[in-house]
Amino acid sequence: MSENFSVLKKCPLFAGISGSDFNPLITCLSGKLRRCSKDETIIFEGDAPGAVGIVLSGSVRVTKDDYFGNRNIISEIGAGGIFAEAVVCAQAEASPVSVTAAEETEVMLTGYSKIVTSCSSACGFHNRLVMNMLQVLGQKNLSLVDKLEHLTKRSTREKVLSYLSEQAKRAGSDSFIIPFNRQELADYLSVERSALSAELSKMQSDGIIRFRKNRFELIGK
Amino acid sequence: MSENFSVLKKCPLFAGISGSDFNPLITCLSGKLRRCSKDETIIFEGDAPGAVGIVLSGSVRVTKDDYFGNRNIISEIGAGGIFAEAVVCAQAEASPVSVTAAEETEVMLTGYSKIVTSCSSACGFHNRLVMNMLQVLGQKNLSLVDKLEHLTKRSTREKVLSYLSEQAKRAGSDSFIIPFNRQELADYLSVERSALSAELSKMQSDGIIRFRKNRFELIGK
DNA sequence: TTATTTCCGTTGTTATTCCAACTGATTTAT
DNA sequence: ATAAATCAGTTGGAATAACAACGGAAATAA
Repeated sequence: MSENFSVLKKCPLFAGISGSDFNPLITCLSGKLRRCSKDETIIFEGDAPGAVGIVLSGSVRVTKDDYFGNRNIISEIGAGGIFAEAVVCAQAEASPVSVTAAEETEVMLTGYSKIVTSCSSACGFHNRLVMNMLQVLGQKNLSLVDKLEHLTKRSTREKVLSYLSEQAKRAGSDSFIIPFNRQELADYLSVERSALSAELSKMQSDGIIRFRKNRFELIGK
Repeated sequence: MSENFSVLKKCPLFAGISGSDFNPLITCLSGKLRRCSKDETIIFEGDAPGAVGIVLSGSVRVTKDDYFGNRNIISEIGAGGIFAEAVVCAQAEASPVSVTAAEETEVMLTGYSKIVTSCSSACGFHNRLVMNMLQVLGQKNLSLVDKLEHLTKRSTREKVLSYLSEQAKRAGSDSFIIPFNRQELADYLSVERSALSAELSKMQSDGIIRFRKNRFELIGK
């Protein structure tokens, strides 16, 4: 467990909580650990909201499938990220999305009240936790707006450019690695895989991007 | 001002705060009132985050325009709803969206710290406010996921059906009124207005919906 | 290594959307 | 009441995406 502490310290949910205060907090939260193999589902669409999840290692995907097996990837959450917090905070009756491990992954599941309610013990950091939770929720909101922006674009090329631009911005560099293979990127941008491949090729021959596998480069001007 | 109180009492942000506790709370928040005429912009994309907005009367639109004037409507917020809370909570540097009055509208603008920080006075309801804020943020998250679902649909018909189904669910009835005219619905679903009109007509002649102006009816089998 | 599976790019056909332009209807302003 | 402006539906042609199917490359398993 101790090797997970370094991840938790980088988790935005625990930002601003200093080293010596850390152990009692984690003890107080007392989450359950779960180890998942690739493609294992952690939360099924329709499940009653339970705990808030924290990714300790690996990564998870938030997805939604339509009635005919078309998978749509809503977001990708890496180590240190949290999931299911929105459903829990909203006090929804059922989760509108599924969460599955994108690779070998370890998660911690913690009850909402443990995070949000001041406990009777000496652990006095819940207020900070709540503030952090507000920030995380706000940021997720903005991320969803980012994704919305990609999807509102009419053509595949525009969608791809919108996505790649955002990734470049995040990476702080024109060259970056994306966390998706082609099929997954297609599922994320809601386009056909073959059309995506074709468009990527065209964009490369047009000289506006370069790529090899999952490494992409935007060619400025 | 007193006629606004009834709206504020229905505002989810103030849920669970009883009548007698209400006045001191509102006094404590001491928001600025602003009256906006139709199409007046309250927040410009790129603005530094300031206050959290509460719609007292009328309604506002959250929008984002791309570089060539294509407007996209992200959401519609009626009386009692709040806006700009995500940007503020996320502590973002700039708002990624604009907010404009959809009609003659009155809003209250309140500093984030006023809502979230316990004040020195006897006003002890901030904790409840924060919990409510978590819930509102969570629900907005789920709303964005709903909208994402519409946009991931490939055809105009599917997008329309996805949207109308959600509206019917919200209304709790197969017959309901939507808050958009045709152009606005097109901007919301990210399709062509003319294509939208054509598809609506087809869907009606196919016998799966009926509509007149902004009133729609889903015809279940 | 060999076999198997997964992944990715390509192509041609079909289906849909986008776009522009026009008309009639409704609403708003004078 | 009349004029002007906005809104909604329709149509035809141009552009684009979806779909299906294939082949080769790369990764994985045996």
